[in-house]
Amino acid sequence: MGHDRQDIHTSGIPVLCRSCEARHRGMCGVLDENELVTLARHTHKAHHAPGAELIGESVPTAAYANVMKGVVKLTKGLEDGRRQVVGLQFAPDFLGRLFGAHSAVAAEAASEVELCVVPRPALERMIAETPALEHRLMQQTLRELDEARDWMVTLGRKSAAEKLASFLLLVALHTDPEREEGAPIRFDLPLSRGDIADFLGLTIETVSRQFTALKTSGVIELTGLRTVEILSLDRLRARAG
Amino acid sequence: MGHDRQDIHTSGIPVLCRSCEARHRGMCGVLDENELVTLARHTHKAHHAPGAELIGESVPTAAYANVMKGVVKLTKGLEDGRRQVVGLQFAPDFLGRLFGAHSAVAAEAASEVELCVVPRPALERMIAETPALEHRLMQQTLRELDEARDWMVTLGRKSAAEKLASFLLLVALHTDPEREEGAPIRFDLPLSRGDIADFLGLTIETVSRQFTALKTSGVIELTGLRTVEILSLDRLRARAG
DNA sequence: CGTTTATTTGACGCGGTTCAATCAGTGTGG
DNA sequence: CCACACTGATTGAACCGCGTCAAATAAACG
Repeated sequence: MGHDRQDIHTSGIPVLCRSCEARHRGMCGVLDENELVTLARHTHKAHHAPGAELIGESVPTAAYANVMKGVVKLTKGLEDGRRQVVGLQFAPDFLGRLFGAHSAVAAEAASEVELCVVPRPALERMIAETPALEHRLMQQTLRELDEARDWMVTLGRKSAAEKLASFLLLVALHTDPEREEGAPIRFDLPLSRGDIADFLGLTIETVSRQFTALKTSGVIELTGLRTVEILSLDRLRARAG
Repeated sequence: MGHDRQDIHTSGIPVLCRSCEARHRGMCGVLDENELVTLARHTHKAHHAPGAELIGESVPTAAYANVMKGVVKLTKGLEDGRRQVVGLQFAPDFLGRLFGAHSAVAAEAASEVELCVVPRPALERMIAETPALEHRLMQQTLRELDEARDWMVTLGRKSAAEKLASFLLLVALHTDPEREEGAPIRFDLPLSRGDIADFLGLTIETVSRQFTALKTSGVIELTGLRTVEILSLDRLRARAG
């Protein structure tokens, strides 16, 4: 794990935080310089390869984290091996079940991931002392709840074709939030076919068939198994239900 | 709407709050006597019949509420009429999208419902002044997020039989949280077959068939269309996946 | 290269939807 | 009090979307 911390004695924004998205759009955005320095004394950067398990299902929460880079998938499993991906965390999303003894979900690196890890006591102390921080985390939690409920509609009421279209739109939005008008939309899928199936409540085979269906009808292009280009955003939206 | 408010000038717990579950297990549990009196000055009790729309989908949030009695269903709809129930709120759950301009879901009374309604500015003012209140609401929000993710597993990965068993367990737990060992479990369903179908991502017909399957195999008894008795909790659990 | 793993494609069957008819419960008016 | 309509639930039969099983292909890796 990255012990590349610098000495932080004087004021100024901590080195680790300089290029971190969480400082702008994430929870650290509500912290002033002093608070940032205080918190950064306890944090460290951690890098994980795809597939690495970050948090186990129903394991005591020892630390929280912010996603700095990459995508983390949150999953829940049934005893017999069936799995459901219940959320995707992009930078600068928060990781960990606040105030809970145990995590209700497992967290796994979907791509190469960089985390800013905060030990549980350090963050909870700062939350208790900084109402603005709890407020910010509340807003992020509410947004996650909205997203979860959106996805429940997809899982419960959409066809396989609509599910895949919805997924591609979701990833496209998170990957390239601000793109110039008319520019082609290209991105790498952060998930394997199997993970996508577990996210959509489908099988690998059905996901694959829907990919070829979208390809055949000229809505998307696949250059490499993981690289997608959206040829017609409108037609993709029309297929998302 | 119930204007049965008493004059509250001296200390003491407001009349409206005396028998309210929210004061014990809900958000009002963190308020002291003075705060309770202050908040109660702005609240009123509201009664709604089954089917009444409490909050429209993507309608500006004018007020929040606590469920005092009954069950409220949260739904999201697709343009073509498909609907998904994305949550059930029991007493003393909170109602309304905090800090959001619009509600992302519609809220509808599933049974006879009593609400304690708080105008938006009044509650947001008190939240800003009372960190403990925001903390409590945060915990309730986190629990709702856990429940939403649990249900995503049900929607995405379970069979129709498992879905209905999961639903019956969910309602049984919320209806009769503390029952004596070995007592028969009886309760009224707060939802019609159609609503259950929208909650489970199924059709009415499939829900009906699964009911008769559970009845035929002696796991449950149906006395009246809405009254359920669970004959074997263990066998029901085994069927919930 | 050969081996392994991920993805695609094909053939077939089943679970759940669809369409349609029947049944039960609830009013309503004669 | 009974016929009638109306709404919600159940039951039946046919269909089809997606899962299952199996094989082929393609990419990744030593």
